Amino acid sequence: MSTRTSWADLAANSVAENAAPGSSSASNGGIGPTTAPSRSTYVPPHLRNRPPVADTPAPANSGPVSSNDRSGHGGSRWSGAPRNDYGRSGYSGGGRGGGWGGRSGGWDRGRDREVNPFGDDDDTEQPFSEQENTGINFDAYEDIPVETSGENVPPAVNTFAEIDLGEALNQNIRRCKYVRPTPVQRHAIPISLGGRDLMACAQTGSGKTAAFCFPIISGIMRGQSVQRPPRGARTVYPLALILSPTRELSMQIHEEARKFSYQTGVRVVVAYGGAPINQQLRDLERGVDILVATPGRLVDLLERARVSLQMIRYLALDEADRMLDMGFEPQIRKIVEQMDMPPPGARQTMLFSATFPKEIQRLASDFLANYIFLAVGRVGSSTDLIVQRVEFVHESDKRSHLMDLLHAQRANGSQGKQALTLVFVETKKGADSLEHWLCLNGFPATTIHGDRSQQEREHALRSFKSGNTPILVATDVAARGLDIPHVAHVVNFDLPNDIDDYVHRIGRTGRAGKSGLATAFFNENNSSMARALAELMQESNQEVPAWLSRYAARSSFGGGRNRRSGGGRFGGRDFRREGSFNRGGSDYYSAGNSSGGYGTSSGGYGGGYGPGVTSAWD
DNA sequence: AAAAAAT
Repeated sequence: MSTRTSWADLAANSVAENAAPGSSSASNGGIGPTTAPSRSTYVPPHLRNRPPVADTPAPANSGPVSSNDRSGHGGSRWSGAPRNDYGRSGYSGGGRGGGWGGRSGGWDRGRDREVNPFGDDDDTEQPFSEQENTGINFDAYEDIPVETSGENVPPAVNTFAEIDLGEALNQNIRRCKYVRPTPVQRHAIPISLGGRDLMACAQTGSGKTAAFCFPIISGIMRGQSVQRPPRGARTVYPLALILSPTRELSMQIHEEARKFSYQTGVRVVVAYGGAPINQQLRDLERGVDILVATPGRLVDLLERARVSLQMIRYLALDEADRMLDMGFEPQIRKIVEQMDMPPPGARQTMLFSATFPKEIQRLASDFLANYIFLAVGRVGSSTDLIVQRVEFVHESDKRSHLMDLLHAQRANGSQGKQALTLVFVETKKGADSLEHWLCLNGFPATTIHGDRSQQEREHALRSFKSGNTPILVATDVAARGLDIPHVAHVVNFDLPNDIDDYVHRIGRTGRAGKSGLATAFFNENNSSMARALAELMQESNQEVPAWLSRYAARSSFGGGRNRRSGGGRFGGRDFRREGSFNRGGSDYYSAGNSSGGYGTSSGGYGGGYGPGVTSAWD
């Protein structure tokens, strides 16, 4: 096959790029070269509340935040004033002085002291203004197409500094080395800060987590001190709920949100299945402002009346289309519509995903009030940085073909450090058996899927991330949202049946401005995918093999249950505007803003996200 | 038909 050499080159390049020393990763908490060993002894005075507060005098620099407390010129506005007198009805009976051991979600149990999630203690970061002057002028680069619809869309911003997120949050943004907001952040954050509901589509790896976390954290910091709910029981009352479809993604969002909320007084707790519930209950008892959860465990907590949603002001669904598809919809409806959550309009709801089929948009609109639809990114832009290859491989040849790829990759690997390769298969059994076979053949592999214990899943992911086991065989449990730095190659050993799943899978590489490679094994069993796949590749300027085009022409429909009629990658357009003209792929963004009068495709970004900007990009 | 998500 003549594909071999070009593939190997791509892999090698991808390896080199991803393994480049000094390429940064914030996801492990390390944010710089040689960070000082973590000390956790310093307790900022304003950090945590003391029980039954009411009239505890606040430290001089951290009085309660009131709406006219914003001086508007940097400095001391927002002192990270904690507003913690809510959601903690179990507080006094709970954590203080208990001294339980074990993991504590970032808080030093018993002493109620926040662990620095950055693993440093140095506060010598530069102010935004200095950083901004040293960077590239992103605005000079190409425009990112943006479509918004809805009434009175707030204008986008260009810098974090011009958004009033609060000093404590700003400092965490600097610690994360986020220099400029990504396109989805530039648009989504002002919309959220404006109190509007939002349905947002943005390409994989473009910074969606921060886009919904920042406004939530900021809003909770600034919010009125909430009346403590009726005391009694051990029910807690979070102010924000973030739901995600997998446990690992919830963990990842929690880790990110903890960084963003460090020293803001805002507490983030995660709850998911497969892990002992008692630890999670104790975490909740110690106070929760933002609850990150998977649906099953949350329903359990709600039925036990350990969590009440009656104080929810913010609801965010990550991978929202997945959360509303057949498997999840009943649970989500129960949580959102049949418990004690305030109705749309009384809460702020934000839905995020890289894909958003219009049937799902229709379902989702039940949860929203007068919402703004936002689609960010050129058609196919998520995959611009990802080189996509499709190879025709018969079922019986898949293993040996994979072996060939891995051998070539190993031969081209840089300095013994093998690139990370993520291999997607269709079934859990298939994952186990492929992992076994790879190991037998001298390729250190591990696997993650829903039949493994949570411990095994987490171990596999850690082992893969660390490079210890540079091959991870996965089912779709790993398809969405997971931010794994240095994944150079995604192999679709089995293609999914849905083009949206393909989009999410390949989005595990090519993140945060890095390039990546995605190889798919196609055979006659995948003919229903041919058309959608060929269209997607064409839209993202990939070379479409002639044989695939022939397959595509032959099979007139298909492309997955979610296939939308005609074009519309990455969420397509606002379904509220369907029925009008504009069909077909290339006019996807031609309609522009339907109302509001703000030019939408104005802000340039482009040129990548700059060094050090990483982590939790979905 | 498959995967995910509570015990």
